[in-house]
Amino acid sequence: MINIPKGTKDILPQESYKWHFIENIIRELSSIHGLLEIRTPTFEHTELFLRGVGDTTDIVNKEMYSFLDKGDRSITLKPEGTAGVARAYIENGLGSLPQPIKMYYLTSVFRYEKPQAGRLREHHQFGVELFGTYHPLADVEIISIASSFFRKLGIEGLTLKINNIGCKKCRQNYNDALKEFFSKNSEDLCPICNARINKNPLRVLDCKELSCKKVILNAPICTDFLCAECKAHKETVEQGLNSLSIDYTNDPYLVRGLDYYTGTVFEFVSEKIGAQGTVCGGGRYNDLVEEIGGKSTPAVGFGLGIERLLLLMEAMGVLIREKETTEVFVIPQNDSFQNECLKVISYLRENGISAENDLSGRSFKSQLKYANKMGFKYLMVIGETEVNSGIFSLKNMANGEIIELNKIELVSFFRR
RNA sequence: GUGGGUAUGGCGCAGUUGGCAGCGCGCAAGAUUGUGGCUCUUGAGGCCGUGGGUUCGAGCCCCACUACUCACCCCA
Repeated sequence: MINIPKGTKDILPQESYKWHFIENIIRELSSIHGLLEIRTPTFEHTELFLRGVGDTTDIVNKEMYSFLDKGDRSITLKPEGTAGVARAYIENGLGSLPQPIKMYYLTSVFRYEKPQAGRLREHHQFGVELFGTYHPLADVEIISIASSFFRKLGIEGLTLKINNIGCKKCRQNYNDALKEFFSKNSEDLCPICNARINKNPLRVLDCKELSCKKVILNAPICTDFLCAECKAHKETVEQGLNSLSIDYTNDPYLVRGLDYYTGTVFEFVSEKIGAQGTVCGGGRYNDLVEEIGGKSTPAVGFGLGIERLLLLMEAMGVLIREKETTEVFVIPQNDSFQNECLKVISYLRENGISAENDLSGRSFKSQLKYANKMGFKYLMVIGETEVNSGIFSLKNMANGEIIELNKIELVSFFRR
């Protein structure tokens, strides 16, 4: 027996309808918001993620599926969606189209992690990216897309946490202040945080170690270091959210683990799905495009984990549309009507009606039982009466009612 | 990478002081040959995660390994 690789999941025929449900809502939502789909490759040059996501991040440091291909190129399975989209934006000159460009993607992403509830090695992300404007309205648009997606799915009670970690200029000042503060308190910080003080002091704010948390309580707050421009940006975003009645809480300690974020960052969090509570995360990344070799282009976006979304919907008892079932099951009265039965099925299918028959030589009675278990909506028996009269009796499996129809009426019956 | 838990038919589980491997669901067939669901009968399906040890005898006790799972870290 060869098992499924660690941290991956089969999506089985009996549950794929849940995915279709979500995918349909994603496409509907995207079209309402004027988002076009972008599909980028499953793998990219490793360099893209080193420079894009950042070589001090955990994702790049220890979680990438990287390998040398037969041409000795270092290739990496994408660990997130944004870098590939940014690369495609530059490479295809999307910057010369009318700006901003809004797009969405739905893709597998891969991270070599230790699996646990809500965390897999291959998971699926729905993401939205918006390129080409610094305007805070773009941030509002992105957050409101995520928010209305949850509303459309009937998910309530998520906490939206937002923060502004500042642009290059004000982040430098804040970083300096943090370094100074943490250095003074270094004996109370865990070893990992001590290592982070100089490389990426922002990350210390995210530590869950009790002793660190105590120190963090008194740490300088990034809001106090924002330049006038960032402050104004933050206010406009908040006003936009207010006018859309999107609830949020300011979390000055919200720091995201990908280096490309600048300015606005946000997360939608739930307490209902275990320790991995972040369902959706995103923010601005005004320096990413330039970082990977394009000309300076502002951008904002989010990523949303489909598996966590499903966990959440399950935990909240959110209803998902029933799976599609076949309309008609056709049974020959006996073996001599086998071919007549095939003709009827073919006729139904030609007319767009889903129809099935027994393919394993079951007895008449067993076929009935089978039809019941499979949940087919209607049942039809083909025998002497039908062949001679051209009238078919259709049995409604839910209530036992029998309706008699000719061939033409049969088709219009299902088109009602 | 660091901890805790678990491992017995397709799924969910029981298995007594160590003594013939079971139950429920599901699956398959049948109960006077043109109508399912309820009920009844029958059947298929397991090297008890792997390797060692103790014992006359191990699903059970001991050791190691592996896988799964939850949590830390980090993220969606």
